[in-house]
Amino acid sequence: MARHLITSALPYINGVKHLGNLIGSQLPADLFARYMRARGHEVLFLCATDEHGTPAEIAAAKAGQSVQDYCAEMHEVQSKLADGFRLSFDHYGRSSSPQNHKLTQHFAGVLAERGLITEVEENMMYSPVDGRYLPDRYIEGTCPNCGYHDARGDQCDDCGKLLDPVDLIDPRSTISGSTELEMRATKHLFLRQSAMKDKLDAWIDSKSDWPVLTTSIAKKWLHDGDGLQDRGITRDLDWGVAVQKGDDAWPGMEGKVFYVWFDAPIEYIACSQEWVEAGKGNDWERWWRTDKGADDVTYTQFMGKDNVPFHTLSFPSTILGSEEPWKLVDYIKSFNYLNYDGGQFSTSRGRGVFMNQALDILPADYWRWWLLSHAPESSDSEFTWENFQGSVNKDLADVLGNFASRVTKFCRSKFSEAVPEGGVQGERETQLIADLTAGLKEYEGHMEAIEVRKAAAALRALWVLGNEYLQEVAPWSTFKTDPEQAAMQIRLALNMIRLYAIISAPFIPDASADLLKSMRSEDDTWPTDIAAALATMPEGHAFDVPDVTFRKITDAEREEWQEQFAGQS
RNA sequence: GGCGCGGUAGCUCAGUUGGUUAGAGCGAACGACUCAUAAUCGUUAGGUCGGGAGUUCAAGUCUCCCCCACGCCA
Repeated sequence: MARHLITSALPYINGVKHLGNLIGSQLPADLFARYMRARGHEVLFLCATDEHGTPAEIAAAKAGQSVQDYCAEMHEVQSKLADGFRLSFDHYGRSSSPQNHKLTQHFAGVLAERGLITEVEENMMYSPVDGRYLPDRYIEGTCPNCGYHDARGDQCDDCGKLLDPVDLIDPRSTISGSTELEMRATKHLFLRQSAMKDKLDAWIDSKSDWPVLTTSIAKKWLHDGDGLQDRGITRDLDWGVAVQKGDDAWPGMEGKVFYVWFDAPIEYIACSQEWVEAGKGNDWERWWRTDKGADDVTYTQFMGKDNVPFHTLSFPSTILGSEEPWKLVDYIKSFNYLNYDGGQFSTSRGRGVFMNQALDILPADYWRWWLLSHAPESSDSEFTWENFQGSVNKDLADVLGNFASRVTKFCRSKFSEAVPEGGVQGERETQLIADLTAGLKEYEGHMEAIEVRKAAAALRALWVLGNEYLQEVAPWSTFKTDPEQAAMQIRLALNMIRLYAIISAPFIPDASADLLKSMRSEDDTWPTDIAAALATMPEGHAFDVPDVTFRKITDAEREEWQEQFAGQS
């Protein structure tokens, strides 16, 4: 038995996430966590909402709420949706937790002691009306280059020229619309990532088994141009972790907070403290401190490609730079983007399917199966309703669902609602067991390597073996001449339903649980000996004929949904 | 403009360190079967592996140039 620490990138707090966000980290992380648990390993699977920063403040203001109330409410919303998709986090934390505040301040203090933090004076645009400094993207004005009226502080959308907020003519705050803006000098802290460059470089180079997507992004940031740059880790905001050196004040940094990218990954650790605090566990250090038992932990992170630089460089800078015995990530699984029907998902235009909407129209398993079996691993991939309908109907309804249906209904009509007696296995059954054994081994190999699409394909191939077998031995024919032989065949097939329920659970947990319940089996032990697993339900064991496990998506529904989620252009 | 990931059968994708007739699933066609959610199983369908040049006894698989899509950055 091994110990696996698994984290998913933290979804940002402002609003419901879409299916692309879901398949980009949380869902594959859940697949891996469920598989590892099923194999008997000890797993700690953590995720949290990323709550600090300007976008949260603005979203709260728009909603007419305090940022604290807004975040608390949105955390509840996201947490319920996570439950809806059966994401099996051991704890779903919050980056705004007291634990994270304290730990973030701790790391900042230690990094400062190690000489890895510098203070830099900058000029920034201040808005007295808003009572705050404005980041570039919250300033608009007339482009000095082309005269475009709604140029942003960092770039003009019209002529494409890069701008500095000071250059804008008649700059205004996009928050209040105020034009009374002024430049003020303000001090900020920078993390000296450049000092960590060689260490990080060597570390990345040692990870030859990581996905190319992960290492190529990391190397690009390390070597491009002047190499890895220092990063500002503070902001002039109210909402966030107050800048302190551990428990002590940081002279000159009063009223400032740490920038989100600095505190968000630290929440991975703080989340485990929240997990203990919530009474779900009793020792977080044995997962995170290599001097306190975490040296035998395998730590795997899941994330979308946009998060790779933070996880390969920034967060490791914090960990390595502290020179404290924190557990460093062992494997980073990153994903490309999921597009929606020929374009991108768009929150502002209501384009694409969002997590809440998805659950409104179909159960979680339907989405889990499609998303995981089409995970954007090697390149961006695309959601289309035709493809979704095809996969659900064929894979889930026809291949797996119908298998359970045909076997149980045949048994009920020819024998009874109990595992029938008699008959002896022959060569064909030996072959089936050999095929299932080989197929299961392949499936397990892909799951352990986190090859999500390949694992899905291997699982589906296992389902097909059942249909193949039935078609070939044709118990409906055998029954006419040799009922005992037919009984043996059906007994095997009934046990296969149970087998499928167990091995499919990481992908489709609800349907798996339903099938297991129909088989009236409590034992969901992962099969290591197929022959033995297929004898688990003995002769005479009663079962129930399951309801339709997966229904089909009709053409009418597909067209309706296609229309409904197209968004405004 | 720079960089990154891609461009393989109608569709979605596999293709280890270069090596015999380039694979899978879906869709399509045909056949078998009739237990089942009009489900299943089998067979077939022949894509100059984006284009060009090169290295090699041998390239989808390495090098160079170009084209296309997407993304990131400046």
